[in-house]
Amino acid sequence: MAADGFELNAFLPYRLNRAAEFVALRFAAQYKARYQLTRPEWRTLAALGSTNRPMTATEVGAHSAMHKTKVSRAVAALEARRWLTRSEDEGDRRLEHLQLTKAGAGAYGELTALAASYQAELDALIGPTGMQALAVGLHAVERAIGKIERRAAREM
Amino acid sequence: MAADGFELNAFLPYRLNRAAEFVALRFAAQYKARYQLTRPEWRTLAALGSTNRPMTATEVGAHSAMHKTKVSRAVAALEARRWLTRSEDEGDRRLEHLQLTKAGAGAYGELTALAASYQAELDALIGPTGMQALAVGLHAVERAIGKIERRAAREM
DNA sequence: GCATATTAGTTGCAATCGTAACTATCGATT
DNA sequence: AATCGATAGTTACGATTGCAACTAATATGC
Repeated sequence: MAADGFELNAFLPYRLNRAAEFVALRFAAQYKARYQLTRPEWRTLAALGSTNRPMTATEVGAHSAMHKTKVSRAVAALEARRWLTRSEDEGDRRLEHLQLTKAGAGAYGELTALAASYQAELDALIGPTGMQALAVGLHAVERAIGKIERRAAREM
Repeated sequence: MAADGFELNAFLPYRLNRAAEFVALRFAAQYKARYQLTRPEWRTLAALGSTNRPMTATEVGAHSAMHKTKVSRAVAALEARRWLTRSEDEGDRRLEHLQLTKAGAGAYGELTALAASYQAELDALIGPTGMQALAVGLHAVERAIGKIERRAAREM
């Protein structure tokens, strides 16, 4: 512990990042090997697959906390693979509604099977008590993020 | 929710990553603006500053979950800034013991002040109950990661 | 004690990323 | 309706990244 009493191991960004990185990398290795999907591509596919309605690129970005250029390139790649289609908004032609094709939805289904079994492994390792605490804690973080975002929006 | 019942919002890698990314990016904006530090550099500085003893590059990588090339380049940058020094191990000349200089330790001290105030902001937003749950949950994740690593080590 | 495998750390290179600038469109102001 | 500011999304380009190959040193097997 440093002289001033700061504890890095209790510092939220550092700790969260370490856990997230480790857990995400192990999963990424799986879909990368089987589907040659990059992380932004998986995250975009996941965002679109998880809701049944079409989303815009901006919504995908907000849902997955990805930068808009990342989303833009991931969308282009998924489109080239014919896993999603774009359709212009009638009222506002800046907007593109993104929607998974049948093939895209199929891929999402296969990937969620992988995801579910990975989640089961983690569940078993983390244990029900830890998992419950984590869920509560992450929920609190998500609420906090919401507050920060609303505050930022207000201050503009 | 998808037809097969998979809930992306409950999927740990996705959820953890979103929270970590958001929280880390806001902090990164601060040290980037004031010190022109990159994220790997801050993480390396933090790992070295948080323990008082010297560490090797590999230990830094393990501590912060960073790829070894990231660590290598961060170390070179911090050395150029004269924030750390390397010294060869006597017994094993492959190893380099990294240690913060006075200037490096001073910078770490200033950065932990920033970190502490950011942590206080997060604490206030997340609340004591949420924070407590998160701590327990993250601890469980860290134990799980430890298990996975030991299992992987055994299987080699 | 020599050959082979491992490990620590670095680097070349291709791929990925983020910033900033751009196009296109929309909304608001006058 | 002309202008100005804001927003959705794309792209050029310099910076960052990670993989794979490398160097140098140590450990292991025979």
